[in-house]
Order: sequence, then C-alpha cells, then structure tokens
Amino acid sequence: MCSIKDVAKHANVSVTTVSRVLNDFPNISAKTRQKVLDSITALDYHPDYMARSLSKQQSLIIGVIIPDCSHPFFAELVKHIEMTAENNGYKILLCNSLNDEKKERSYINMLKEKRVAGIIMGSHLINTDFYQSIHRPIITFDRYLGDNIPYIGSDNFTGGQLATQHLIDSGCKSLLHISGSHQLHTQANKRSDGFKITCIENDINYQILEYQYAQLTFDYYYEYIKTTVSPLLSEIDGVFCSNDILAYALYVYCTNHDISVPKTLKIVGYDYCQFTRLLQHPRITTIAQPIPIIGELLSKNIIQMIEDGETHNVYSQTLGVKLVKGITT
Amino acid sequence: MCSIKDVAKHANVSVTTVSRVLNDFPNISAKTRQKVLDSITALDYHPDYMARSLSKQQSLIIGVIIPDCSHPFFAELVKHIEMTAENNGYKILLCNSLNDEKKERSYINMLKEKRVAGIIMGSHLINTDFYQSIHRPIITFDRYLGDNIPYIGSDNFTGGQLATQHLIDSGCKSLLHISGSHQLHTQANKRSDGFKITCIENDINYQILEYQYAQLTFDYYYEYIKTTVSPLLSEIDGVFCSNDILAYALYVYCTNHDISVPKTLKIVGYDYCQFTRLLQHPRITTIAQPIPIIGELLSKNIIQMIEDGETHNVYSQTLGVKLVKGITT
DNA sequence: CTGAAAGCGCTTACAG
DNA sequence: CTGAAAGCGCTTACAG
Repeated sequence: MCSIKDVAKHANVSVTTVSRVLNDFPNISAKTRQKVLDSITALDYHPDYMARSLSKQQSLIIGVIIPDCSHPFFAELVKHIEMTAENNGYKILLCNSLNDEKKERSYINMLKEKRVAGIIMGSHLINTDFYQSIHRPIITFDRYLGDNIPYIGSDNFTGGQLATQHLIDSGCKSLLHISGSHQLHTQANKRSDGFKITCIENDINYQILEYQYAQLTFDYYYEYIKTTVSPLLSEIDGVFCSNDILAYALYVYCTNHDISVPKTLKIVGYDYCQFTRLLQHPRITTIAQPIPIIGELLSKNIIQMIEDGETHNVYSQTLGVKLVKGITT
Repeated sequence: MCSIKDVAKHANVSVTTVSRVLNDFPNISAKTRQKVLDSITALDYHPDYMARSLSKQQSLIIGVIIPDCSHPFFAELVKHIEMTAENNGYKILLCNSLNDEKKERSYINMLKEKRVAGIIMGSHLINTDFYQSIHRPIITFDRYLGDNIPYIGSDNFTGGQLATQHLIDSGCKSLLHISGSHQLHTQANKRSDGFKITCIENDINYQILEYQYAQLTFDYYYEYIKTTVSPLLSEIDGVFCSNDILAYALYVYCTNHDISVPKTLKIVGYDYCQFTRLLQHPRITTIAQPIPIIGELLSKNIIQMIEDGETHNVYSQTLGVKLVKGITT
C-alpha cells in the first residue's frame, strides 16, 4: 500500500501537486498531470479514505437505522436508499435496532464520533427530545421529531381513508382497525385518523386496537390475533390492518378457523411490499406506499442536508398512496 | 464538537494522558483518571473515529457485498451478519451489486482505500483471478476463490442429494433440476452434482437447466419458466429448484396452467428463507439452509482474519442442511 | 505515573 | 503553474 508521498517521489513532484491532480484542480500543466497520472497507475495508488476524511472533515457515509432489515418493507427501503446513495458517491452503514432503545442511541452516537455524515432514522423508540441535542443532519422515515428534522413518508391519512372507504363501499357495516402503538408519535398514526374520520362520516361502527412494537414478525402478529383480535371477530365484517404481514396473518387465521374471506370478513393491508406483491394466494387488498421513491428521497435529502450544511432547505415530504385491489375485499 | 485537546486543557493534563484514559491504559493514577473522565462528560466529548482509524491504521468497518438486500434470502443473511458484527464492535457497509460486475469491482476498491477492514463477498460475477491481487481479508458466501480465501456455505451437495432422494422416494420417475448458471464456480453448483449422482444411483431419467444470473425476481423466474421450462413439463414428474422463489414461481405457473401439484408434478426448493417460512399456500417442500449461522460465521471469521492479520487460521466451513416437508411433494 | 514530539496520509491556505 | 509547511484529531514510541 503506497501513499501520496510515494507517488510524489515517483513522479518527481510535490505532494501538493499529486493532491491537486487527485482532486482535479484546474491549474496544472498537462505534462505534470500526465506524469502524476502515470505514477498513480504504475504504483496502483489509491488515496486513503480515512486520511482524506480527516483532513477534509467530512465523511461520505450515511448511517441508516431501521428496526430490522429482514422485514420485507425495510429490506426494500434499504435497497433504494443504498442505490441512491451510491449514485451520489455515498455509502451506507446499516444498523438494525431490533426495536431496542439502547441500540438506537448507540447507533446515533456514530454522528458524534463523526463516523457518518448524517443519519436516516427509520426506527422510532427514542423520545423526541434526545434528537434536539444532536444538531447534525438527520432525516426520518414517517416520524415528526421537530421542525428542524424533516421526514419523508407516505400520505398516511389518505391511505387510511382509502382503505376504510373501500371497505365501506364493499358493503362493510362494522369495522376494526389494527394499528401499531400510538405512543410513538409516528406519521403512521394518521392512518388511524383517516380510518376514524371515514367511519364517522359514513356513520359506521368502528373499533381500534393497538399492538405493541416488538418483533414485527408473522408469528407475533398471529399470536396477537389469536389472543386479542379473535374475540371481536364475530361483531365485525371488515378490518384495516396497519401492514401487510399483519393482514396476511389475519387471513391465515381466518382460513384456519373457517371464517370466509372476503365473504364474512374483508381485509385491507398497508405497504404493498415485495412479500405482498409476490403473494398469489391470496392477493391481499392493500394500500401501496411508493417504497422506491421514499428510499430515494430519504437518500437525496440527507445528502443535500449534509452538503448544504443547513437544514432549512429540506422540507418534509408526503407521498401519494393508492389502493391495490386484491381478493380479500 | 470538541477535540482531545480541549479535554486535556479542561483537565489540566497532556493530550497523551487523555488518550491513555480513553484507551484504558493501566498506569494512570486514579485521581488523574477521574479528572479526565469528569472533563470528558463535562464537555460531552466523543473521540473522532476517523482520526483514531488513521493513526491506528485500522477501520472497524466490514464491507458486505451482495446482489440485492431486498431478496429475502440476503435480507436475512445481512441481518445476522450485522448483528454479529455489532456485538463485536464492528459496523457494516452494505453494498448491493445488483449483479453488475462493475459495481462489484468498485465496491471491492473500498479495501484499497482502507475504507473497510475486510469484505464479506456474497456476489459472484468477478472472475477468480481478480481477488488474488488484493491481499486483504475477504471471506465469501458459497464460492471458492482460492486456498487463501475461505468461504462459508451450506452443504450444497448433501442438499442436492436430499432433495433428489426425496423426489424419488415420493415416486418420481423423471426429474428436472433448474439451476443457477454453472459458469461461476460457486459452491451452489454442488447441488447439481448431488442431484445428478442421486439420479444415476437410482437409475432415474434427469435433465438440468441453467438460468442466467440477472434479477433474482419472481417475474424473471416466471418468464423463464414460461419460455424455457414449460416445454419440458410434460416429460417430467419432479423438479428440484435451486431456490424457493423459483420453486414458488413454478408452483404458480402450474396452478395457472392446470398442472396439479404435487399429483402430476412434485416440486422441491432450496433456502427456506423468511418468504418461504411465511408462505402458507402452499407450504413448499425445500432444503433449509441455516441462514442465521451462516451470517454469524461470516462475520466472526472475517473479524478474526482482520484481527489476526493472517488468513491461515480461518477455514472454510460447510454447514448442515435439512429437508423441510411441505405440500408440494 | 506523565508529557513533548513525531507520525498516520491526506488537504489547503500561503508564497513565489 | 508549483512547492513548503501547517493542520485535521488521534496514537505511540521515547524520555524522564
């Protein structure tokens, strides 16, 4: 591994000159530039990223903190975050918080250690105040943390409305919404608002259930349905689930307990992630979030914040959603 | 953001002393240590990771290169790689090669820029020679690149045998194996060997088809089945697919074309990743790879290689597989 | 037990 | 158009 000094010696110029060639400075004679370039290839020289970062006081790495990259929704989100970052010269440091608050905090400390230039935050256990002490680029997925921290998310309110209105238009008279915990003030809570308002406007009976955040797995959801949801199932004829894995777990529960979907019970999910798109039996009726665009915007915006050194230019963005009709309604 | 100098000044000691406290050196008086510790908390000081890396000439980051983190198999693998890395003080830089050779190469250059201390390579388009010029810690998933580069993988040969024997035991008389390209010398090719030998030993007719690596998506597989596999379907009664998404695509194709599974055609997949485990209709018969253990070993071993500075102590490892019976056989 | 100084490999005013 | 020197924020022999 040779350093810039070796190149300078080999090309018979100063270190400064080599650095200038490396960084494409204009005022260099064609001859000198070529000499340096030749030495670089001759020695197979590669600039040391750490040294460059230290002297430029910048890191081309973005931290991405999510609950679990094996969850199909986040797997897909991360893919698009990474692709966009890569296209803009950044790499991503992937962190699974596993919904553990301590881990979230310790991952965020990467900012203070200057390991990363900014963070995309998709895991939401730490309370809002903590973030205000950081004063460095952070953008979130689907959570409001304060006016100086932008978020990107889908139009959860409209999503809630679309899902609910669809259930009502399909003939449902009594609805249930199964939601993630409202304790965390995430934008996803607005799905419940959309649900509630649409029910009220249509003069429809409704109930809302909140599961706690833990493992976001099929098994957890299935257990939750068995213990908490199933007692209500006789009173209702339509369910709006806060995500597709949950919706699928409910569908499977119904199949196993001779509840006919969509005849007796209609189900709408949320996300339309890869798993849902692949699933053929059943095709779940769901609200589609534009995952690729969300990922892209998270990356682009955090990069803009990093490079501008300012937050004001970046605004929170809410992206359109649409209903995808399957056979569960 | 304050530096080690500020802490030194605040505590009235030298920078050296602060550094010693930071690095838990033994020979420091309790009093001095406490003074420094107090200053650190008073100033909310966090050591600069870049500076430390530069002077120690080490990076606590592992590069992870895979084709696509949104593929359920890799999503799960990455999760376990990351968890293990984190538990050992390392972070991971996630790279999706999207099966693009250029990207693979440029991601590997991270090693030469000292951005990462080592690389876990799960994407296999570059030919073997290239790696020999790197002389730095690399470990691969499922591919042999040379004696000095260990790999971790499941027992592909046995997997192929198990799948094939199971089809034969279920009454199949004429088998097809759909495999990834054999051009890349990955360990996965041994699945075909296991298949072939088991067919020969049992005196069974067989054929092998190779699809090209491109997008590893359901849609690609479905199209491939339509154009290339379907003409053969009348001659055979059992298929061993090289992965579960492919097996699922085949199942869906059969459903859509009135081919009864498992009656007319029996199907065995490979992987038993999250998608397959979640899938209830149908539960696919498949060969389960121990994904969590593979991820864990990839991390642990690359870390050992990094810290030992030697390759010899790390050996390639082949992990056991088992058959999971579903309803497609 | 503690500190002054050199060094890690770059970049960037400053000077010519 | 080019170079000598200081600096980024740490660590680590070396000396006492």
